[in-house]
Amino acid sequence: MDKQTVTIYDVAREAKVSMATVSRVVNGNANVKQETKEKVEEVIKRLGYRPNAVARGLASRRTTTIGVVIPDVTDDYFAELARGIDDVAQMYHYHIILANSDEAGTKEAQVIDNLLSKQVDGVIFMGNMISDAVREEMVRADVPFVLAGTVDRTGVQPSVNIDYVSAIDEATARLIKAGHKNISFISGPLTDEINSEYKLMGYKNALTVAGYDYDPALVLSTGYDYQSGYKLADQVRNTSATAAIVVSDEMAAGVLNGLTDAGVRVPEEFEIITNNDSKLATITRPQLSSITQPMYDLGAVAMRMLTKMMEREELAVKSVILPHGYVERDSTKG
Amino acid sequence: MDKQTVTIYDVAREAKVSMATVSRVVNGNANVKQETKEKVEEVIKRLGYRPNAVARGLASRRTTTIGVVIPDVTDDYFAELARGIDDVAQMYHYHIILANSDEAGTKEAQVIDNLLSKQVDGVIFMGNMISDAVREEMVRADVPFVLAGTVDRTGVQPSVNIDYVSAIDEATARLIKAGHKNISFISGPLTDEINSEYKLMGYKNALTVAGYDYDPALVLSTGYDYQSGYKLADQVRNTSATAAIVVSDEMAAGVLNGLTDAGVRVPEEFEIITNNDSKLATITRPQLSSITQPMYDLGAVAMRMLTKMMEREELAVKSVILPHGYVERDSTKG
DNA sequence: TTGAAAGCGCTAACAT
DNA sequence: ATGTTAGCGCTTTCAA
Repeated sequence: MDKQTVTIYDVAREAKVSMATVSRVVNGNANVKQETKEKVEEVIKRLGYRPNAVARGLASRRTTTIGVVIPDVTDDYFAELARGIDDVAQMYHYHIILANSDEAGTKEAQVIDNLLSKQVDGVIFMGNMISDAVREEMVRADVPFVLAGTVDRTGVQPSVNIDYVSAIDEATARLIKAGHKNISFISGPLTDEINSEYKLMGYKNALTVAGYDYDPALVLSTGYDYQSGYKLADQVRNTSATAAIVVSDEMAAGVLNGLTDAGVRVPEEFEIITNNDSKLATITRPQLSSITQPMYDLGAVAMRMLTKMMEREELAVKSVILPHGYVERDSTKG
Repeated sequence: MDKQTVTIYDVAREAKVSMATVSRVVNGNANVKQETKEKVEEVIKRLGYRPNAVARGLASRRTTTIGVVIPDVTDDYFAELARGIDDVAQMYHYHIILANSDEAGTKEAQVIDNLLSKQVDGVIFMGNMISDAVREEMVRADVPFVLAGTVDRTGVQPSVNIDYVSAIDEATARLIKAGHKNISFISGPLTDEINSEYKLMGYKNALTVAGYDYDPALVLSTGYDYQSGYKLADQVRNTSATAAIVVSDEMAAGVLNGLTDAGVRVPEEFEIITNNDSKLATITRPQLSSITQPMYDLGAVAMRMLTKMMEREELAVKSVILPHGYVERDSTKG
C-alpha cells in the first residue's frame, strides 16, 4: 500500500491529459478549460493524489516554507510570538519549520544552516542576542531574514520590536516617583545585548534623569527561568533595594515568591515591575504590575514583513517599533 | 545573488572529480581515498557549498525530517513534550517540523496532509483526542506515526503515555481518604477522549471503590486555560464539593486563584490536586499538589520509538506506559 | 487551452 | 576508488 505511489503522471494518464495540465489545475492556473479542470479534479480526488512538495520545491525553487528560530519552545514570551507568526503564515499559505536553538550561539548557526539547506523561502529569527556566526549567516543568505523581538544593534536586519529602552526607563521612573531611592535591575545574562544595550540603558536613563547615582551592586543578573529568580531573592534582600525592575515574567515570579517566602511583603516592603505581561503575571499572588508588550503582534508583523520581502515588495519601514504600555497590578502600591 | 548558486557540480568541477565522489564525501561514504576526500572538503569549504536538502530528499526519498503535530505551542504540557522530542531527534540527526494544529479536528488533518506532502519520514502526533479524519490519515500514510501524550482507544497506533486512569484514580482516592465526600472532577471538554474515557474513569473508579455515588453535578468541564479555570471557580463554589481533581495546571491555577479571590481558603476549606506538575504548579500560592508525569520522557521515548520504526526495527512494545507519581504541596492538607 | 521536453540538484545503481 | 547515468516528481518555457 504505497501512498505517494500516486504521481502527477498517474493523474494525467487517468484523466487523459498531459501532466502539464494537471500541474496547472493543481496550481490554480487560469488557462484550463472548466471541463478539463473538473475532470482532473475528479481524478485527483479519486486517486487520492497529493502533490509532492519536495519535487515541487526542487522544480520551482520555492518551498512556501519559512524557518522560525526560537530559543526555547517552553519560553512563554517567544512561544507567544510564535503564535502570531504561525497565524499570519497560515493566512499567506506558508508552512513553518519551528527550530529550537537552545539559545546556544553555535547551535543557532547550525540550525539556520539546516533551514537554508531545506530551501526555506525566508527566516524569522528570535533570540536574546545575535552572535557573529548568526549575523554572518544572515548576510550571506540569499533569502530574507526578519528579527522578531530581537534587537540588532547594527540596524541592518529588518526587525520588529518595542522600544525596550523607553519601556524600562518609564517603569523605572515610575518606581522613582513612588519614592524609591534604591531600585534593583534584574535581568538575564548581560552578555545578551537586549539586556546590556537596551534594557539596562533604560534603567540608567531613568536614574540619570532623577539625578541618582548608578550603583552596579543593584544590577543583578542570572538565568531567565523561575528557579533562577527564586534563588536570586536572597541576593536581592542583601542589597539596599526596596524595589526592582525584572526583565522576564518567569524570573519576576521567582523573585516575588522567593521574597514572599523569606517574609518580605510585596508590595508593602518591596515593589516589583516585570516586563512582558505574559499569562504568568496574573497567576502569581500578588499579581505582577507589568510593562505590556504586544507579543502576538510582534510575531504577526514580523511574519507579514517577511511575506512582503519574499514577494519582493518594498518595505516601508525596516525597523518596526510597536507600542508598549504598562498595567498596574498588585506588586506595586500604585 | 542566486539562491543555491553552488551545486554539487561546481564542487566536482573545481575538485576535478565526479559529482558522485562529492556526494560520497558529503554523505560520509567510506569508499573515498583520504586524499580525494580532503581535496573535496577543501573545495566545499572554499565555495561555501551547502547540500540542497530538497534535491536530496527527492532523489533519496528520505528527508531526515519528521513532523510534530502540537495542539498549541503555548501549552506548557505539550511544549515540554516537544523538548523531549526535539532533543532525541537532534541526537539521531532528524530535523523537526513543528506544526500547530490549534486542536481543531479539521485543521489537524490538513496539517498532517501538509506534513506528508513534504515527505517527512515520520510523524509524532500530540492532541487531546484523535478525530476520525486524523485516524484515517494515520492508517493511510506510508510513514510511521507515534502518539505522544495522546491516547488511542483502538490501541492500533504506537504510543507513549502514562496510565491516566490510575493516576487520577489514586489522586481521587487520596482525597477520599482525607475525608472528602464530595469531590469535583474538573476537566477540559468531555468530547476529548482523554478526559471522558480515561481521566473521568479513574475518578469514577475511585468513587466506586469507596462506595460513593457518582454525582454528575460534580463533574465540571471547560477550556484548558487559566481564564476558564478562574471563571469556573464560581460554579465550583455552587456545588457541594470540598475538594477537586483538575486535569491541567493552567486550569488548576485558575480554579485556585478564583477560589482564593472569592475568599475560599485553600487547602483549609478546599483541597486541590492538579495533574501535570508543570512549572506553574510551584509558582501559584499555595503551591499545587500534583500528579507527576515524566513529560520530557514522554516526548523523548516517543521520538525514540519513531526512529526505530523509521529504520524498520521491530518495536518491543507498541504502547509504552511510563510511570507517574504524586507530589504533595500546599493545596492539600497532606 | 493544451502538450512536449528540459531541467531543478541530488542519490543510487551499475560500470570501470 | 571513482565515474556514468538514470531517474526522483514536479514546474516551466516554448510550441502548437
